[in-house]
Amino acid sequence: MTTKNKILDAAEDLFAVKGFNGTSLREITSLAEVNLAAVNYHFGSKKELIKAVMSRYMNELAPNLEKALLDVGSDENASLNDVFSAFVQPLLSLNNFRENGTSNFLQLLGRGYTDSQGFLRWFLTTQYPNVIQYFVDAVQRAYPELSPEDMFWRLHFTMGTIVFTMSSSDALLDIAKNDFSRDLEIENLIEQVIPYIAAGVAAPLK
Amino acid sequence: MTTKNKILDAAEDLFAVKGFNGTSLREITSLAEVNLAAVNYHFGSKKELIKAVMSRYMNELAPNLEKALLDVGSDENASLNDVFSAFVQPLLSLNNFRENGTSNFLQLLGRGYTDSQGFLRWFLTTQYPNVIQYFVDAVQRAYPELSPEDMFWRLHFTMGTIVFTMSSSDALLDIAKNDFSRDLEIENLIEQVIPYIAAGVAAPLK
DNA sequence: GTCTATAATGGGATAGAC
DNA sequence: GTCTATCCCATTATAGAC
Repeated sequence: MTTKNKILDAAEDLFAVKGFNGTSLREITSLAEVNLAAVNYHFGSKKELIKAVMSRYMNELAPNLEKALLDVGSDENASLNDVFSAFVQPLLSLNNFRENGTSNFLQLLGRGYTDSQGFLRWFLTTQYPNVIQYFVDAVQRAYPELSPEDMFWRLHFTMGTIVFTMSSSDALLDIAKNDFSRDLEIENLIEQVIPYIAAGVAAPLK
Repeated sequence: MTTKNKILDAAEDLFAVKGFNGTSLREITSLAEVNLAAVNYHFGSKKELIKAVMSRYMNELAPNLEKALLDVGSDENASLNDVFSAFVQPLLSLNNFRENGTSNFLQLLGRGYTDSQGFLRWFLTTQYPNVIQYFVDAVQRAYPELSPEDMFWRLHFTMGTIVFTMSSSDALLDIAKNDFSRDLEIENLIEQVIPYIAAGVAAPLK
């Protein structure tokens, strides 16, 4: 367990809960039990640390996701439900990569869209363009009537649904337990949301 | 134009763009062209200022929204699309209340869910419970097969779609302009999103 | 590579003159 | 009600000893 990895782990957990702006280097180094100066020594700046935390996940996720999306994209009979379901296994496998990996990653993604004026959005779309392209292609094949413009909007709505749901997933799972006596996992949440977004994307055109 | 209102206006514009955490009192008073100490004199603290900014909108919006939701909720033949459409006029009328009112308010709502560890969510749900109740009732009537548990999930997904879309609406409208030569307003965005969320809430049950 | 100490900046809040 | 000046605290980042 190197200092660099201790920092990455601690930063990830704190960023997921409190956001990037809301987490200080002091909190990170304190949780990681390393010296305050270590962040700047190993990463150069807080911004670079944020990128490093996200890259660690994206480098793990991107190959699996690209493969799954290429597969479903080349299947003539794939439905929209199938396309969205292609995300499930790659995302869940992040739990093997790190404890709460799936939940953490999705929460970080949500933070990236609202914190820090979109620099993370820029980073992800420029660094991992294939994931997006393959996804768009697969949706296009499953629902050819959707114009590029309508697809743009609906995919953004979908991104919002996912990201927001996941960034408040802890609270949601708590409520489900209290109000409905349901002991759910992040996995069940993903199963709940897929019919919703598939129906949304497939909504009738005006 | 009182000092208090100058502060509220400036705070609102900055909060919408940069979030609550991302906006300093110095930026607010500088934009408002008032003295730094004025915020604490008039509002007591930054947190109270945030509440005041939100209350100004909620006090304007809540009566209109409650009325629209009660109306659509008492209509035997109202569809889910009708229920969601009930939000449109009350939301758009915020543009008469203040320039960019609709967009600003929705962005602030989005910020409230991700910034500042949910204190704003608590504030809104406890201060304006009727809006939520009437809305749930109207959805229940339009789609009675939906169990309370499924409704809970789907309404939360819907909240996520709206809030996320609106909190990145500036970026989205920019992209629409660049990629599709479309000069859209927040109004068009709302029209785009309603079919999506209505279809999502109405998705087939397992 | 790790530490202490500290620089440099910016934050929210307040005291007290006017 | 408004202003200046300032307090006190937290932040990121770095210099320099070990």
